[in-house]
Amino acid sequence: MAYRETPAVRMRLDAARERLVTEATAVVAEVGWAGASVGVVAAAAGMSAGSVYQHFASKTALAVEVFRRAAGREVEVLGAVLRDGGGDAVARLACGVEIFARRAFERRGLAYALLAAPADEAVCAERLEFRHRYRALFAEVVREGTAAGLLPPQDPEVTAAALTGAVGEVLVDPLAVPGTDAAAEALLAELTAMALRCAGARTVQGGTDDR
Amino acid sequence: MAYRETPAVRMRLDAARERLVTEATAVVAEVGWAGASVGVVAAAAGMSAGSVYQHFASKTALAVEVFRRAAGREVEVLGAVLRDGGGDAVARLACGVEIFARRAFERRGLAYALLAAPADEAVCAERLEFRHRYRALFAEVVREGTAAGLLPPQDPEVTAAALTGAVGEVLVDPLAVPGTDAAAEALLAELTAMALRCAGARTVQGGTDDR
DNA sequence: GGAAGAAGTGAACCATGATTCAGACCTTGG
DNA sequence: CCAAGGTCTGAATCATGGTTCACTTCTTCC
Repeated sequence: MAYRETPAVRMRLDAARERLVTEATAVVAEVGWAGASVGVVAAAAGMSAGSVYQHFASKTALAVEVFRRAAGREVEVLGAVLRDGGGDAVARLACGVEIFARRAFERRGLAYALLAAPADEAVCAERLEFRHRYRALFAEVVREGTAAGLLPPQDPEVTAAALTGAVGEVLVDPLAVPGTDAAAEALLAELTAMALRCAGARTVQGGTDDR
Repeated sequence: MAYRETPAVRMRLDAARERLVTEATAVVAEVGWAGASVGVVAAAAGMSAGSVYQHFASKTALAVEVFRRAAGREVEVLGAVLRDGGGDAVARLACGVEIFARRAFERRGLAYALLAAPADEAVCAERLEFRHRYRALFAEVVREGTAAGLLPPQDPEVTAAALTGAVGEVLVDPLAVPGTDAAAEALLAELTAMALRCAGARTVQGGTDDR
């Protein structure tokens, strides 16, 4: 007996694992899941392919971790806005959708990877799982909105699923093809308006809007 | 010179190719894209793996054909209803969504494969392409609806994308987990109602619905 | 019936990329 | 400094599954 893991070592290991996840996320955002081979990811993190297995049991496990971290942040943010965003349920819904979309635009590559890029079985399963979480969050505001009489009677789960799918689908194309900032802003406005209609909110957004 | 392709032979070849596509479709509906290896598909069609290459240049080409055929049928049907379904734009939209969903329920496995099952790059690309077609169809009715004053001003492309995503997302879960017929009917009602709201149609479907 | 020329077979071949592992190199406590 | 026990490396190994191909089995036409 002469060696025992010391805090310094633990820290280095943890840092390496962390760097691995971070870099893997960047690689995925850049080239998608298909292009993120163990070799490429390891190189990006400055380690050998073999070392990846020091931190994760398999490539799949790493991919799942990458997905969970990134998607988890979004669920977190969306949940915060939807639950404690201020204003009534309808206002929070609009705000949530807008912020979600804005964040996606700020990290196009990653957003695309999370939402739509071809991925293997395990990542697809995670996607499904996280879509359920988004759905649960949306369902909650919709439920609240109907309870408050702001929204018409409806099955909150269906509307929530629809919102999840709608927002994703509307974003996929613009995320893939850059486009101008102005176009992005216009899209955001249309997107939130659509989301409110989808939940049945009384038309407020028309306002001074002309055309 | 002693052999020339005869009509009978051509027919047999065409039939074999056809059977291959049909059986491959069935296999995909059953076990998904991942499970549909060349060997399995060939066996299902009653031929050897090698013979598959008599009809398709690659497994990918076969997969793409399978997808196009199946998805093409749906585009066809949806387009027919949306364009020439009878009634005003709103009525046709409702009808289109309902029929689309109904058809999906009638072929759960296939619908799931087309909409959401993990697939390789090429099939994902087809999926994208076909989603654009659905979108174009929806955009057309929405455009017509707004022109007729039945729907509020909106970007038809955004609404169309949203409808495409929303319908798909709402269906994915129920398609994966069986459920009762009654539940399916209820879902259909909610789904079409949601679609109309999404496009901003004045609430008609509620009947006794107030506000 | 037989030559010419497909079509059909399925085992061998290959490409890809994840995973392993024997050895090199560090860290630690004594 | 040493022994013990990690960590790290990267080339070799494996697994998977698409693709090829030498060979067999039809078909056609003279």
